[in-house]
Amino acid sequence: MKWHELAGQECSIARTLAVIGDRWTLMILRDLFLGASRFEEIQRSLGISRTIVAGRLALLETKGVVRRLAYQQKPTRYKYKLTPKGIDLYPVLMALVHWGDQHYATEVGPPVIHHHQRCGHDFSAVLTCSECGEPVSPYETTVRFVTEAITA
Amino acid sequence: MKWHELAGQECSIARTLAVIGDRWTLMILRDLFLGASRFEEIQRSLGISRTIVAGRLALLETKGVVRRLAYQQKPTRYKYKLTPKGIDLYPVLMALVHWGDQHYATEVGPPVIHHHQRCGHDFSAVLTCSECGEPVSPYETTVRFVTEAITA
DNA sequence: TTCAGTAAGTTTATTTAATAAACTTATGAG
DNA sequence: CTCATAAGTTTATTAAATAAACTTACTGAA
Repeated sequence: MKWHELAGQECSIARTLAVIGDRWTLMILRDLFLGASRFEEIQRSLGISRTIVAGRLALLETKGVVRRLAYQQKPTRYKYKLTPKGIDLYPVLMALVHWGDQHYATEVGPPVIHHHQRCGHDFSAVLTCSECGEPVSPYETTVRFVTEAITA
Repeated sequence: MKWHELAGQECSIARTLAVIGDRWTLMILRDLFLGASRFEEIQRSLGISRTIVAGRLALLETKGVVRRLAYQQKPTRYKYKLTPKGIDLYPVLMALVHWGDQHYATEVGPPVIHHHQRCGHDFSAVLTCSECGEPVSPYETTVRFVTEAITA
């Protein structure tokens, strides 16, 4: 199987990774969530090849994760903004942050503090059940495969 | 910046991606969460090069995400099992599942149903605040950078 | 007692992707 | 005019991914 074939798999993880599952896309998305929007800003922040930045942003645009908007004319220049679909990736990013905080924080603590304005506290991401609201652990869940109709 | 340099960044997303942020590692982890444990099982399931499977499992082992265990002697054969650190990646996987379900489910619904045995319902992953327990959206959070001591 | 099969890899040669560095286009400032 | 900026693209090189064959160590059947 090749990477782009993941999109055709009957698995939501595979379908998601077909869009964001490569080495740099999630780092680009991190920058976008932190407020970056211009090509140069992202490229300088990551210190990666311009080719990669251009390629990944183009893919994210075709997948509807980011939108390319002209922010000036003469010459026309573009910035990138997360779409609602892109903003839906927030839990993915926060789950990654939390795992990094859990396992790679130093004595000084995690490198970035997340503040929940609504409740007024610094927080970390907790995965909970949409039905009962309680935290979920993999030990108390099961999976069931939905066999889709075979389109012969 | 090259991929392996992400580990040295002062960012939990970067540090996490230095371990799991490449094209196939998360698919391998998916299989491990679904109960796969043997090399052949993973390789056949994904249909990718054996070289990649071997390389990724070796990296995950050195990072403490999986443990390699002999399950028989004569000849000695090994299986792979998630460590507690690996199981901590469950929220990451579930966040990926949820995004895929949100944006790529068909009329038949999502391809895999997750069941919460504790409450007895099928569920989806919800990101909540560790402090107030409420769902968190990126619109109601702020970030603060912790500047670490410069080790000259 | 050689042959087929299984499992977990490794090796090799080829194809594909990532990289750095230079180039392009359009413009305003000095 | 020349420099600087921004958003890319092009080109040549380096690194990674791939498929296919090979290796090791055994079991069970012909």
